[in-house]
Amino acid sequence: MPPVTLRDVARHAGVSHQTVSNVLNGHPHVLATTRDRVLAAILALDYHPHQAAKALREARVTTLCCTFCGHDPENIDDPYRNLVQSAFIAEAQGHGYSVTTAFIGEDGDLAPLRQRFLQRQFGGTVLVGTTLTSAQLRTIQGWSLPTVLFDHALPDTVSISADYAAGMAALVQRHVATGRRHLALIIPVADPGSTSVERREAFLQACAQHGVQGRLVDGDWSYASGYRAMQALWAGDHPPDAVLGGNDRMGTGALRAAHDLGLAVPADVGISGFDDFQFAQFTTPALTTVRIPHGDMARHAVRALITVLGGGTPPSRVVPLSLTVRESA
Amino acid sequence: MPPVTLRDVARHAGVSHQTVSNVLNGHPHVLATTRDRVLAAILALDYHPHQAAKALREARVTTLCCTFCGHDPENIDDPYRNLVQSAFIAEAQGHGYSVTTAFIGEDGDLAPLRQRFLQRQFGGTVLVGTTLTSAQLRTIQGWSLPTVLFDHALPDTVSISADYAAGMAALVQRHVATGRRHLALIIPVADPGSTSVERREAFLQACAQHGVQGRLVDGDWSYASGYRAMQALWAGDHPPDAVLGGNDRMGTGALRAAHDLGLAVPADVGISGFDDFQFAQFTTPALTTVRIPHGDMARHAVRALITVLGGGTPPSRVVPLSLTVRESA
DNA sequence: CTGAAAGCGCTAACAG
DNA sequence: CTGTTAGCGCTTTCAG
Repeated sequence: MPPVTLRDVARHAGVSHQTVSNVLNGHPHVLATTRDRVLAAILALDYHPHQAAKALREARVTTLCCTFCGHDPENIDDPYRNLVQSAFIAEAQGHGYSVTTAFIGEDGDLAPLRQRFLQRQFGGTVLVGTTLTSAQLRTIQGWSLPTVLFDHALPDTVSISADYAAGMAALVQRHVATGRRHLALIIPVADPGSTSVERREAFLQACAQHGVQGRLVDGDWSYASGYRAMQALWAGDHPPDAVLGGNDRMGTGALRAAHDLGLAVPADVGISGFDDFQFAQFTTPALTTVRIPHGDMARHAVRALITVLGGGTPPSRVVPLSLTVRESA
Repeated sequence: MPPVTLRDVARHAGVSHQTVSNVLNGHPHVLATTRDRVLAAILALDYHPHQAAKALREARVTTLCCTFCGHDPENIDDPYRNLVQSAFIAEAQGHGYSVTTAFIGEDGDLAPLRQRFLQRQFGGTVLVGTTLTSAQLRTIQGWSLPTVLFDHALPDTVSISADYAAGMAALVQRHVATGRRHLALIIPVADPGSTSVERREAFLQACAQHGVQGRLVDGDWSYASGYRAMQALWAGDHPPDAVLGGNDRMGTGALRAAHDLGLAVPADVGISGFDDFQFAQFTTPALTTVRIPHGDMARHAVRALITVLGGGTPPSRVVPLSLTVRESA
């Protein structure tokens, strides 16, 4: 049997197909009795409006794109995307939008995203991730694609970010308070992505303020890079007495390297992460870290994007971060 | 400026709009010179076909749904979804399909999924997850929604699964070979989801074959449940000498509990996982586990779904699993 | 307050 | 090989 259309409903209810449309879209001037008859027919026939037809006629698209930027999609081996995306989808559905997901790589091929937008596969996007270059961003803005930035905070954009500087300051404070005097931060050192920059600068500044040594070691957010960074540090002449992973994965890699180096944590060296994913509670020792409320941020981002689509300009937002002290530092 | 349509291209190229359509859809009978002119116009005007219009006319939808079943979406704190979904999206895009993501909870509210399907928001779905009930599945099949099962293997369905029985047998074999005689498997004990059943039964059978004791302890796939299960085991009278986590998270939770219990791993007790996510390499000690090729499975599932959409009946598939021996067992 | 007409952008069917 | 005609399912005019 062919799918039921609006005209079928109209016929069943004994009204014109227009009236059905009016009922569906909550137009004011419909007799209550007529409306009830139409509603009954809709239920009876199990009618569902055809999205594509509606979108075509209304020249508007009710799909939002959640775009993850800059990383090898298969290599984000932590729950970051899970958390961001599930909150994103739940929030979007609550507002009547559906969600599609896209990836843009570090190589920066934006063509597929552009094409999908121009084909009207989605109406706007949240750009998620720490490694979107400003050149890429400018390109995207040139398409007049409604955009909200997630985990970036750049001028002249709508963005949802976290107070990485404050989080990092709290962490440095904690290490200093537990007697550390020589800290090392594992972080992508050449990465211009704004959260890296923010963490690096806040780290160096906090170290300076406390009058302790602070140095940067390269990492690429992976467990393995945290492990390697730790080894490199101890292969050098003046190993630090505290190592800060730029995220929980690198912190965990460093933890494991400390074990292999015969170092006791936190006795010999303090180690911390950044994210507070569940696994940070189950490492040995459990990871001291900074909690990032990814889900809340994602929900904010969706609401902001919907506002942008409606022609508004929502305020950018910076959520506060809190330190979670466990065993490792 | 209004978006450029097919008629604009036609005008620019000096042909009828139909000819443009023919060129776009690769219809055979178009003069090469005409085609080139049309192609040039498309490029010049930066034309992109309107998806919704195309879908409406062709009565076919080029969106696939990736449905995750049965878990609290925000609580899958491992990279399972990352891995499945990124491979899924990459494969789908390679075939010209876009992807939308849905969740269905354990409470079993299928209405939103059904509504989205009836509104033609997607053409078919892969059902991902271990806790879809067969009642839910039958309901979904009743909608004549083209469906492929992922991580299930039920009769009369197209499914992509893994050889969990063989993987579990290899793991038990390994524990027995390292001298263990009393094994415990942490797994949702009452879960009727087929991969749980498969793992449980294969475990019990392998233990029987080797003539060793095998028992089941309840867990819910989370780190915390692995931790609790381990504690419960050692609170009892006859603790085992090997503990098998039903997944890597529960294995990791058990590892941490062993540490807190003052147990040396693997000297006092062997511990293993199941998945082989990256973090299994960085626990202390590193987790012996069974590698599941989630990405490959996801790619198979997409191809199978596209075949189903085309009216075919692809064969179900069971991928082989391999043991990864590390330090913990 | 309800019905008839028009058309969103596209493609299938036919005629030229 | 190319152009014309029709209509997918819906909503926005505008008369009745």
